Amino acid sequence: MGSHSPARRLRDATADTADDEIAVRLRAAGLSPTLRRRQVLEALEGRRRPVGAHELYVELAVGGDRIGMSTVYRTLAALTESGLLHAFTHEGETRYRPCAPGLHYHLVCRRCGDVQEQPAADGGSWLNRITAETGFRPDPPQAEVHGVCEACRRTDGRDDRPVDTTPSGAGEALDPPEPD
Amino acid sequence: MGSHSPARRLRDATADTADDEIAVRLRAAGLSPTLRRRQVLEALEGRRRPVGAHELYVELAVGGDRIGMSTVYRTLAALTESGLLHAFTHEGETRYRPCAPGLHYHLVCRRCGDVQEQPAADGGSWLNRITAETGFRPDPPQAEVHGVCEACRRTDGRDDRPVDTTPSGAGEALDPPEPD
DNA sequence: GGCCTTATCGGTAATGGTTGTCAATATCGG
DNA sequence: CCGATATTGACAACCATTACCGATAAGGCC
Repeated sequence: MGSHSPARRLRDATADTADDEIAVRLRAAGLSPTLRRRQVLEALEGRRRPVGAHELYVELAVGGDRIGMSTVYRTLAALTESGLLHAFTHEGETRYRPCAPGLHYHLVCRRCGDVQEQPAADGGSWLNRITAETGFRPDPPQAEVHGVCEACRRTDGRDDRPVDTTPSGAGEALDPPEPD
Repeated sequence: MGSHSPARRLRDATADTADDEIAVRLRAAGLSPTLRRRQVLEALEGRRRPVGAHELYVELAVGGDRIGMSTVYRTLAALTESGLLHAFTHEGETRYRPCAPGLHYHLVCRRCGDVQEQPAADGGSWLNRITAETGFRPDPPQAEVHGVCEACRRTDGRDDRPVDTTPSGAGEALDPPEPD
């Protein structure tokens, strides 16, 4: 059976329980660093575009790995549950992205489905206020802002949805810093 | 508020194209105030728990309206597209809630699926900064924060997911209101 | 090393939410 | 009243996701 797939390195690593960075992250998240989890996590690492389960499945299959669809879903769910991935829904399917640790927000484009990670410039005071006032406990990396990314705005040249920036009583909101 | 059956009132209203509040809102959103749209919007009005399409369908059917499943989905999509409803995914199905105008955030509990609308205490400066820095254009009422609501925290007594509030380089997270 | 217990994995068959199709119906302008 | 257009409803796919279950691998123990 000897073709050398991208999984080869990981297989060898498994043999001697090497603690490469992927394995360390898995252990830190409370997951045993199995071959499949390593492969899935590594496949998503350093990737810009979020991927759906089926797309990932095909990609791994083309790469020579005989991984099952169930395993892909199970693994993605486990990694998401452990905070290593960020999952969101776009166009009817769940898409996954590696999720950096620490406080940040996710800007999800409803057009192209792309996600930007935005550092919390205010140090999280906004989330802090929510916790204090409502008792709601946010998953900080899970805060999502839906909208349209700059690339899609340029492509289309317009928004198909009006943006209401008039708080009922909170005064002015988004004054456009650079009106076009 | 109503002393007649909702559907009945709407049927009569349709007959003489009355401009009740529901109809006004629909027109303002660019939708013709058809019977089905009125019924769906009114069924969601003043409701605390978000509902899925099927649940709404059954509810309307029990109320005596012979509405089709397709129409329910189409109408919910149209109302959401127009900003009158807020849609999000919980436990595999899309749920809908009336969405107040103006700037606010949605606190979505991943346990029970309930949503709280949180006014933007900072007047939207946070969203404003995002627009300025990234070119991303948020749909203000669509900002979602995922987490666990207070009721669920009390019920379970614990969180099943650790909350990482340590920004990679931003020092402490949930304490200092650190404006730039 | 073998043995047992547990966790993980793969293939396949449902499950079920959602969308497409298309004819019937209502609405609107003339 | 008539034709054009928009909306609706019943039904049939569609397809992402999950359930099931036997097979396989991993880890602890003697």
